[in-house]
Amino acid sequence: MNTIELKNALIFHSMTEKETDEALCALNANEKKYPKGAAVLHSGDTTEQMGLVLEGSVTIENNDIWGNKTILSHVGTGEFFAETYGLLADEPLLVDVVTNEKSRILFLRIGNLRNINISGEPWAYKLISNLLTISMHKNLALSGRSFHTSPKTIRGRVMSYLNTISLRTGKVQFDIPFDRQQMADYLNVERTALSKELAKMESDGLLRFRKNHFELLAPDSF
Amino acid sequence: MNTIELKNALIFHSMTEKETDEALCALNANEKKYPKGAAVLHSGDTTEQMGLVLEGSVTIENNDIWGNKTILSHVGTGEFFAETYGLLADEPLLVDVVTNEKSRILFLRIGNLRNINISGEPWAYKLISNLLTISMHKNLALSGRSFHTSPKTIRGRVMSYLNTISLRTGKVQFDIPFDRQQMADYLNVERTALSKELAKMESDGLLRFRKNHFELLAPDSF
DNA sequence: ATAATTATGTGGTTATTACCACGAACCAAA
DNA sequence: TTTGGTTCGTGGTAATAACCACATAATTAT
Repeated sequence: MNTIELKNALIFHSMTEKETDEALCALNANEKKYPKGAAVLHSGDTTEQMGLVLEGSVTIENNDIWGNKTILSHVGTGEFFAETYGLLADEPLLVDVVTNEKSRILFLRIGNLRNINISGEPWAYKLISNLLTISMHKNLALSGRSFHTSPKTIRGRVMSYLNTISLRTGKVQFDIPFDRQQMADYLNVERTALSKELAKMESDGLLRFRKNHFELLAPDSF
Repeated sequence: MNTIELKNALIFHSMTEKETDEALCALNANEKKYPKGAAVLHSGDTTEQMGLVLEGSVTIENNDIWGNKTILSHVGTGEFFAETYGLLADEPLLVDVVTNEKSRILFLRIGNLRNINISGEPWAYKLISNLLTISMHKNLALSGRSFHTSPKTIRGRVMSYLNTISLRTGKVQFDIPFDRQQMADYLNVERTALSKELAKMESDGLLRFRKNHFELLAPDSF
């Protein structure tokens, strides 16, 4: 088994090679090869395994009853997917996982982390701890976006988003990691509408900006 | 220390009283009392502690630079908050936590779960495992909502949401756990607009419904 | 059963945004 | 500096949803 690429995977962070091997063994690691366009996981199914892309890439997509397809994300080499469904093994998948190209996937039964008999192992604690960190970061990212997209107006979303960045950096002047299109996508609005609203906000004295650099202007408070 | 109420807390699920006590000790459990309206945590700060409401309740809110206040959630007796910030101790809080009434909060240094020296303890594994389950459930809920609110039209949101329920239940006919107002809030749309759109969808032959009971009508496909 | 209350639906209006077309600014490569 | 490509901003229009007022239905209390 090829464990060389695995060293870099986030789930195995700070684990020795020996620990990683023990983990792979205890989680019944098994590798599968798929041709391009193959279905790796079907929506509606349940699984105790998560997938780690050793080679190639997969797409996470949603296909609804009326025939609409939505691409949710793209998982590249070294990244993983379905860790949530694997651990909460009774939750049915709401997505399909399909290969974009010829791919090799390593499946890990992370459901096994529930077994008490492995709970004393150092690798088990490290692994579950890594998973927790990953999950919580994801959580933070998701709640953030949810918060920024809940205002119904573009202005509200922009204010919510920029205020958060300001809090994180501790400054009123900062660069954001998005260009206009990405910022619009993140806030779930249309790009040109966002440009217009930003211009308005500037003329209303709420902020100043140039490209991805922003300065928030607090209201005169005295 | 009053550990009786703690038995029911999700974080201590399936832990013996002895284990719970060990955990409380290792996590430097400390109780604080607050009057009504007191600030428990400030946005911008970092913390290694999570909070467990032993008595009373707190509000999680956001206050932005322009003076807008948004209530994010309400945490009642027996529930907890800031577990994400406590564990990812370098992430600054994006929210304020304020008591709604006279309250007693138990603080737990879950950042301590990072220390290797406790990693062999059975209680530590159980606790971190509980946290992981909680975090992943939250994750699933958040990604679901994010997905359902990403379409720009009400119809798109409704279809996304109902299709998911159909997947979860494995049926095309089901009850949803929301009334109209709650459904509208969840999909981040206005209630009456939702009612109108549902009526249109019914007349377009996409579905049938009465109150919170829905039946999805798949397009004739042959 | 009746009244009171709450939940849901409909019409009409207004505000907001998506969408399209286009031009200007910016950037990189030749 | 010219060219080609990308990003960004603006005007105009159509689509959509928010908002308000009110009617009807369903539920609960008396």
